[in-house]
Amino acid sequence: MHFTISLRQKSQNPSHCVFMASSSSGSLDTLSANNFTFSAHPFMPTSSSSSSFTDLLQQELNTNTNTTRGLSDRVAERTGSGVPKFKSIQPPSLPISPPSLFSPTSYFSIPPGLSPAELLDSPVLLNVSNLLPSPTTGSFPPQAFNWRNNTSNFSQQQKSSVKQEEKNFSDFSFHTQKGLNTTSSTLFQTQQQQQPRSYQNSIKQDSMKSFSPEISTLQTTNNSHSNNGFLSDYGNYNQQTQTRTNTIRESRKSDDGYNWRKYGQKQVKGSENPRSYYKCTFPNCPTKKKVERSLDGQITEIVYKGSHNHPKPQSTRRSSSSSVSSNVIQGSSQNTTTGEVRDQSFATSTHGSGQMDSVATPENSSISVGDDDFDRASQRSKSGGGDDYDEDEPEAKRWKIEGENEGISAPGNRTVREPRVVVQTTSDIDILDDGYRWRKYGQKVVKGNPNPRSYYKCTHPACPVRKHVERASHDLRAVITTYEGKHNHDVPAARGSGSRSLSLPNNNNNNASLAIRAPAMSNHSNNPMVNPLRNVRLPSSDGQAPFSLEMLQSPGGYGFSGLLASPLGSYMNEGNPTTKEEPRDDLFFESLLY
DNA sequence: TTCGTTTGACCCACC
DNA sequence: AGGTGGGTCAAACGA
Repeated sequence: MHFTISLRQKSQNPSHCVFMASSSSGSLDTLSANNFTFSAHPFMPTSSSSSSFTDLLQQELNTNTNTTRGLSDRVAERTGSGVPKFKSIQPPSLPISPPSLFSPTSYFSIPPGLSPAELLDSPVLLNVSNLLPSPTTGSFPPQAFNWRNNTSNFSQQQKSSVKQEEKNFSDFSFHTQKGLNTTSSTLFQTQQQQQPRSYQNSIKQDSMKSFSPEISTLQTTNNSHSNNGFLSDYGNYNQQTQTRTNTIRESRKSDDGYNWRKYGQKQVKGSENPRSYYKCTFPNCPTKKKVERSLDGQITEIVYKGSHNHPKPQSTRRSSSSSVSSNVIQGSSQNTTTGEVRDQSFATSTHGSGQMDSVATPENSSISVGDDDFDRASQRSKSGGGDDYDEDEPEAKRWKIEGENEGISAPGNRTVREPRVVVQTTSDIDILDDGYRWRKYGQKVVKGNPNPRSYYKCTHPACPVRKHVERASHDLRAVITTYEGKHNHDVPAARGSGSRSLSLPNNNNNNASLAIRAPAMSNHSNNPMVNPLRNVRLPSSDGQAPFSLEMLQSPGGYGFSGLLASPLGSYMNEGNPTTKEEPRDDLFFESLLY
């Protein structure tokens, strides 16, 4: 089975976001206008509105021949309200249409009759549930809620003081997050369509069990220049938002609802980004987290450790955050994170971590549950269930291993924090962590790539699986992970609830798989859009199919199409035999489906 | 005065 | 045993 999906921006006009999909055995014809719905994901409760954005578009097309009225106006008329109604739309079903319906060249774009502005005015753009607070700041990016805002607003916002921004977080002013929303929703749907079963199941399952995960890694990495394949013209927007985001001061309260105290900061080797260390301020709470930020302040990675042994502190902010996250399925990371992530559209959120707002908290890096659930889960995990840590293992060691395993971010990665709006998908988080535990055993520079390659072994007894990680020589923002060998054991339980959904990696089989983590967008990027899949690390089921999601964003690549079509040569010709194998898209796609 | 951040020093695991 | 590097401590500082 061959399946490719690509998202690319045809122009700077958000409405021209192109969604391409093809499949030898199936296609997603649902990716039509639905991709522009900014609709809530399926896990989100829907509001009163039963009409889809697609419907609205259609109506718009039917009636918009001569009128210049905005869509929002008409919607307002229909809804009887003069103000935008932020409704969530039930995502479309996931029909699989015949391949013929989907040609690689087909794409959806907003008809001439509709202006982007109208779309942006659409009351159905954003569901508040998608808005997640920053994992580290705990605040909601103001711009994330403003539909109408344009870049000028960003400029103004950039000038606003930090305090003002902090004040704003609770106001829920609806600022525009153009590309972001568009992209995230699109991506979310895409992924959702591709992996409806496993994804939802995983979420469901995970939500039923302890969220003890102790550690979750969030990388809000936005591939800036790789955008090509994705959306390229959101550069301005991103830069603006990034800049603005930088001004947002990290607050003690993270979006995960807990209070954190910074107790250290360090410059780690191999990364230009400083790493900050935080402890939960609750007495005797062992939870910690590491936050890595790019030089410009963007969060590039968040790693949680330990479980909270207490409920979330009460606060008005929290309630906001909770309401948002409780029904959100994040997928990315910030996202993580996020952003982090923010862009991470596919995410199952955690209570907002990621920026990534959708940042994954330790309890549920890949799942979003209500606070109560979350807290209960946390308690459960504390009580022992679900914690897959080896309690005997020195804390420092555990931390290190996990961090290394999950958190590799290329220098210059930029995590777009504002994207909190974007639902962070589990995929990002899950995928970041392949579910196994690794121990670093070496590092060296290999021929063809000036960047050091970190070597890891699976910590499971007698398991021969190894993997190594390195930054792509041609793009430091991209991280290549190569798996070798087959795991002779199952994925450790409860290691980050997310790993089950998408990271089917290695279980059973990889002889070699390759994943590239495309980091955050760079400052120079014109393509700030984040690909929710970018961080996906999906070792093939049989290990013979290395593939890189990075290709989705790599220049010259067109999303999945580019990815799958690409021989990955640039990554494979680095003298590493394992990475020279041809990618197996079928496996890739299967991984998405399951 | 309290609380949080900064930052250099120290600890410790690993090679 | 020494070097390296990540993690933590804690005094100083600031809001």
